[in-house]
Amino acid sequence: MNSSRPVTIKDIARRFRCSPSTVSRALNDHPAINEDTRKNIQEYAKEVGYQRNEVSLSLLNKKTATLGVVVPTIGNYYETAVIEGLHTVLQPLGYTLNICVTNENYLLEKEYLSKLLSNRTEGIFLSVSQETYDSGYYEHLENVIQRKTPLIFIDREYEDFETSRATVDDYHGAFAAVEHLITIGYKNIAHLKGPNGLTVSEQRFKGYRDCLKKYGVSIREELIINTNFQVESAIVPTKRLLDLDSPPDAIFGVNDQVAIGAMRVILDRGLKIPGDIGIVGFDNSPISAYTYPSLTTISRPGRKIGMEASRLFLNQLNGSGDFVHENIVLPTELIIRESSLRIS
Amino acid sequence: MNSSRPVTIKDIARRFRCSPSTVSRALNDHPAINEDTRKNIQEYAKEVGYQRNEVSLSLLNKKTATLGVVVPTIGNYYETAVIEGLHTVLQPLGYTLNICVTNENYLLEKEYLSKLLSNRTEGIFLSVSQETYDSGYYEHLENVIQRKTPLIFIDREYEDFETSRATVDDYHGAFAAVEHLITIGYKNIAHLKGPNGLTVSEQRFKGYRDCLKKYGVSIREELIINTNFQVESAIVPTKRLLDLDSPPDAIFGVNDQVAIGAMRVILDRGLKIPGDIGIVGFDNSPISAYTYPSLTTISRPGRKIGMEASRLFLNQLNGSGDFVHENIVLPTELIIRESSLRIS
DNA sequence: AAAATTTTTTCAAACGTTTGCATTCGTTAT
DNA sequence: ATAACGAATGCAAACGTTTGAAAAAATTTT
Repeated sequence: MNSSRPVTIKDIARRFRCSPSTVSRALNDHPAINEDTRKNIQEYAKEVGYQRNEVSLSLLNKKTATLGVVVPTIGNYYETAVIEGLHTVLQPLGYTLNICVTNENYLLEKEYLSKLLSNRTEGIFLSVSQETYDSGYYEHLENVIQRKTPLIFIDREYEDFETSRATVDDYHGAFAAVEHLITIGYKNIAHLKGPNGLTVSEQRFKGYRDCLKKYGVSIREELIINTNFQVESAIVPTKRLLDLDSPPDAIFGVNDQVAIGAMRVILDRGLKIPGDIGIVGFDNSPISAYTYPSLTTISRPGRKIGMEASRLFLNQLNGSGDFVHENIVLPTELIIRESSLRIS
Repeated sequence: MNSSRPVTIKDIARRFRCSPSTVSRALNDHPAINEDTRKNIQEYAKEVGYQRNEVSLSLLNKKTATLGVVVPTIGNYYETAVIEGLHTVLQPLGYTLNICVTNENYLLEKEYLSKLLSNRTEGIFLSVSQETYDSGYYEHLENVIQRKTPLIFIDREYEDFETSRATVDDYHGAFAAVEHLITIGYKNIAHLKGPNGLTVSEQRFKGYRDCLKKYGVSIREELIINTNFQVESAIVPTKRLLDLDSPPDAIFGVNDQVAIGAMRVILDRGLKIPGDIGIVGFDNSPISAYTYPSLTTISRPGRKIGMEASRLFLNQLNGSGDFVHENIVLPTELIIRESSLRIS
């Protein structure tokens, strides 16, 4: 029933009592084909809904025009912005993006990479999963390198690979966030940190730490608590912060979600934002401008990252032997809104 | 440089002075292969990083184990939840999901569908784009049907196709939202509607309208204003609502984003939520529980939709001639939170 | 009408893999 | 020594398409 085989060039050839070559050339407007023949064949092809089998072409040309995008999640604004950026550049060039979501899972990531290679994907954009990062296994990446499939790291990266990378300057973004809080006059700045080990988390943490150092503020370990980027994961940590003998007067959240979660807990305690506690997030997600109070945050150019990553890929693809890998780091921007605007 | 051809079975065969058949069988643990031969070949294959060319296999078997997921956007919580649901069921079965984002664009949708067919995708999950819906063109879908590629509609649908569908019961969800507001005691309920023409928008609007009717509340056209689902798109409409001579005392937003935008505008005017104005959203996105005030909303089971859609696909795939298309409609649930909890 | 030329079509190989059937090789039984 | 057998391997075709070179057909020139 559902096994109505798609029409092939051979079918059409049989119908016109000619060779497949003729049909192929007719369909591709080859000049050496008789005008009538061409027209007849094209009409018939359209009529029966002929559609070129790209699989066979891929085999023949060793080109699949497919790129892999392997990301831990697509739930957040940032990732979808990156994908949009990739799409903007690569879709017009005829590439299909194969989006693979690893759910931070090492085995799934490994499987996806293997599959992408088997499917002769022409390039891979990778933001490694949390588990991969934790475990430190990276044989599955060796495989990609060995096959010389262009591999572009996005945000999360291994230090020890010779590849191109496109990352946001998380360090200076975080630094600017904390510096802003200090400038306003906040003294005890807590950090709701991302999961340990991830570049993103650690860079932002470093920015936080170094900024405090620069301003001669001693670091209080109890003001640094982990979250997992999700809004829920900020609830308990924030409560713990507020319950301290000497609670913080400002919180720097590793992203907007976490910052929003923290705000909610703070407001529930009857505290004022930014009066009692100042808040800064990270991402400049669309919602951050419309929370109550609106959220001061660090803008993270996801779309641009996607476009830069595309550029890196294209460079590598067209690159000669003396091609060198690039490491793009895009700047962030401090977006000041209500959640930190205490009159100092 | 980057043209180091992947190792093929033929290469291995040359190396061992045997035929490709032998190598193929050795790699696939065929019983008729000598134990030593098998071991040697397998070891060598691993050493040189041999990876089976799935493209050639696809051609041979006419199976690609690839499914297309064509959606207007992946920016919202709901869509990613759907994708997660699809993934949950289909990934373990060996399917690769090819996620295509149309950005509500007809031409892009058409191109993607054509490409998916050309690539011999074995099934397509489709949520049609706004433009497609508006224009009413659907030849690109005829093509899919003609080729008997299983096509499952998600949420947005054409009425006139013989296909399976998985949708959320938007109508009754909206109805319940408005009924809740009425029960609480709100009298003038506005609706920030989605874009005209989309099933999702229209169903929710109908639910809103019919609920008002049922309770004998006359519909005031000026209380119904369009948005585009984005948070920003709620700002101006909400201001317009508040500026009315007889402003509403409750707003039903077509989704959480819009509701959140509305809340922001209302709070900026110094009005109280839910005291002066009650708000209900739609989606139960993670953030909705943590806004201030937290948002009463309608939960929309995205993950479940994805899983149901997968089931529909599998049914159709394994179905016999007497297979009939299913039309799954999943129920919603009213999640009552602060934004509507006025003491009546 | 034959030769030269141009136009149009066909042939065959290639891409990488699998698989039914045939073949080869060594071993055992007669 | 030869037949019979089993184990291991090779052959060839197939999937659908493109493409250089060869062939055939149609047209023009002599």
